[in-house]
Amino acid sequence: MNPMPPATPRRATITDVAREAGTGKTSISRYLNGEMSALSPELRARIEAAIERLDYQPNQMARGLKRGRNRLIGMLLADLTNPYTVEVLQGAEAACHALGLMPLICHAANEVEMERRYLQLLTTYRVEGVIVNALGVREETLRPVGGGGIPAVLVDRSVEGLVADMVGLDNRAAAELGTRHLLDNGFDEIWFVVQPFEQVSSRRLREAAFREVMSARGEWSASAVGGRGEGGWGASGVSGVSGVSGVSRAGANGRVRGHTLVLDLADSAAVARGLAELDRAIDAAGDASNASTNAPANAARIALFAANAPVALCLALHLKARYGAAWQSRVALLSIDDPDWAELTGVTTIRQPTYEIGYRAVEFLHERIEGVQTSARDCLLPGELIVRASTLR
Amino acid sequence: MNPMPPATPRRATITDVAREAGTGKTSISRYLNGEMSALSPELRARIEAAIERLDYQPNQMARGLKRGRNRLIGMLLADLTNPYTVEVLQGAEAACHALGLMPLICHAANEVEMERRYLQLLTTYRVEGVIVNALGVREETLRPVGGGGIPAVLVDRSVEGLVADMVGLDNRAAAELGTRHLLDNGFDEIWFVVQPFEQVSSRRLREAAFREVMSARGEWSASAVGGRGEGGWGASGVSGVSGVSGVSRAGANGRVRGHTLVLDLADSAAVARGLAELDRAIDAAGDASNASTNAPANAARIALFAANAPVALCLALHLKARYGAAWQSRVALLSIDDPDWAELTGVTTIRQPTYEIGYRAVEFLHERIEGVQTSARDCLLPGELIVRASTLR
DNA sequence: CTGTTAGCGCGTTCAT
DNA sequence: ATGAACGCGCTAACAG
Repeated sequence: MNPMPPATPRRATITDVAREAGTGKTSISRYLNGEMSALSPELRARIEAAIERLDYQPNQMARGLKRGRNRLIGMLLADLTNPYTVEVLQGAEAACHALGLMPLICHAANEVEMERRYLQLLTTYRVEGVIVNALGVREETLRPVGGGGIPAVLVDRSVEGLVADMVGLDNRAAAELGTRHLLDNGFDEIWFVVQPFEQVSSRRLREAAFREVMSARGEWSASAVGGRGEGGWGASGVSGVSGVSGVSRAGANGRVRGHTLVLDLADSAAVARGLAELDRAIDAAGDASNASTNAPANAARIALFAANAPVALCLALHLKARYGAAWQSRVALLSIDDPDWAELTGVTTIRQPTYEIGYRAVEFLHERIEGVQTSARDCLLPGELIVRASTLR
Repeated sequence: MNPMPPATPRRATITDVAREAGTGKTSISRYLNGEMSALSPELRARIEAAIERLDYQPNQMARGLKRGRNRLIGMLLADLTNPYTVEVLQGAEAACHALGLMPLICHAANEVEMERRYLQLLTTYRVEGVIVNALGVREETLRPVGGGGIPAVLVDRSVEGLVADMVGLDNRAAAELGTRHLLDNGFDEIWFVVQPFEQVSSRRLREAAFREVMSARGEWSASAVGGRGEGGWGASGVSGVSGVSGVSRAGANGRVRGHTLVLDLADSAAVARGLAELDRAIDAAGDASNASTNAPANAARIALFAANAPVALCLALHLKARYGAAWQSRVALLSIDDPDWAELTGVTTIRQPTYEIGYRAVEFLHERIEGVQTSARDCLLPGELIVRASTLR
């Protein structure tokens, strides 16, 4: 109808409302901030009407500029593709909702450069705090955050040299839980498969716990391949083969063997090498099994322990491609994280309390924003073992 | 060390930089906006040094307040749990990156109230535009958006009474593609399973296309159950059973039958009823098969066509629970959307060009923000059929 | 080339 | 109970 409707009808400002209500800006401001006690009922009514008529909505930006707080918090997420992340997000959103915060979600998509860029951007928008589920970030990248800078709380992983609250899974307990489950169910060869963990504390802790349990019950060794040379064992001084003190109530010869295999999902060639090594182990176990004439009781029983869902998916896809739909009869799979498809395929998992992790993270952050000064806290939540067919035989 | 470090060390402002560099604010502003040609090399150097020394970062809020544009766009997402959404998001983020936009991601978590709240919030933060992957929103909820309000582009679904650009799958073509695939592979009983579609245009289109193809080739009927009475066929005047003109090159008796089953995933009781109906059909088909002494050539062949991934997952989980790991030998499954687990379980899918959808949506929005005035555009992208074992027998 | 001035939309004294 | 004036951090005219 209108020959030339304005591109953007310019939203009403507080001044417009004041004029419309025949009063000053101050009164409008008071009304907006709920200082009703300082307004005559008559004026209040006029203001209400004016706001309604103009469809006025206060400008958060201007408001934040003045007050110094804009109720914005940043959420830096390493990988939204990981169901874990989305679940944590749900908890965090609920908490934000309850606390009157507005989350600015940033998805680094597993790229360190993105991470850096977003962090910088968040800082630029003057978020009041930030929740970080980081990649292998270190010092420089998040200098503006934590300690002296803007309040931060870490999710799932801690970052070297950064003091800040952290909330996540009790990785040690979870990895022990999984390892013991496999051991107790008679698997005598267990492969712990994990992405390069040098940089990521949660992976490191999971691997260490696995290694320790295996070392105590039998023997453990690192896999031959290891990504681009930055696989795992750094300056931690881990010897190739650990003590052989194992007592286990299962296995062809009463001894259990543990291996750690590093799989760099970002490097397909490395993945192929790692999977090939795995295949050899599985084939060997299968041969041993066949040799004893279908006597599973005495066969080598091999299990895979995936450090998280992306790794588990990678493994499952490969195994299915190689051994067909019945791959689970050849090898058991246990994963930390509990994605959709675990129930569908009967894979045993350790479910993280993701929702609570997100919720608590925001609560912590909120406290920091409000000025709580206690030293850095860690909140470790327990995982829940969900036993499915894969590890029961 | 410091007895009382300031809670927030107050970031440097443009004024601080000016003082530090011994010059006026304007020159700093010019420097920030790249108007280098108007600065003496000497001054520029001083500014650079001052900025570095103070670790200065311009305040986007203040900047936006002045300019009237803050480079923020809103992304209203119905369900981040759906892999589709995350994939679209990736494309959108890439486009934002390229266009210098900052996406404010809002997750409605399938709650209409959340959706309303976030839309209001976005408006309050003066986002320059918004990308909407809405629930069953109508008129009032997003009045501020589109048409006269702030620029908007719809993703996946159009909204009643809202004129705006839209980008999404070519639903009609995709549903036809899937239906024909099933028909061509000899399935003579096909169930199209979909969430309540009255409100959601994409679901409506998919169902309609399915129904039309089935009607043309055989017969079609609605399922008996239908959620809370708001299932599907509203005022569209669809008769229970359509024409029986079918010619098909398959089936026990050369005739194909199509059914539409509405599954309201939010209502577990309704889901149970719907699945029960499905079970009866599958059992019936199975009996017919057994009667003819393991002669699959002459058996009733039944297939499920899921309208999207959440529905497919629901179906797969149920079937696995009811028929065990070998459920796929009893019934075929085809789904629009291509989640992780499809490859893992061998389910046939129609993959949407999700990344491109997200990318294009942001491009459209950017054009609108820059003032493009053409009438509402629709961008329909084709789906890709990925044939897997499930529908090949 | 450079600095001065005047707001952007709002909250906050401080008067009245 | 109410309003005028100032400033938040920054940009956009205007002068010099």
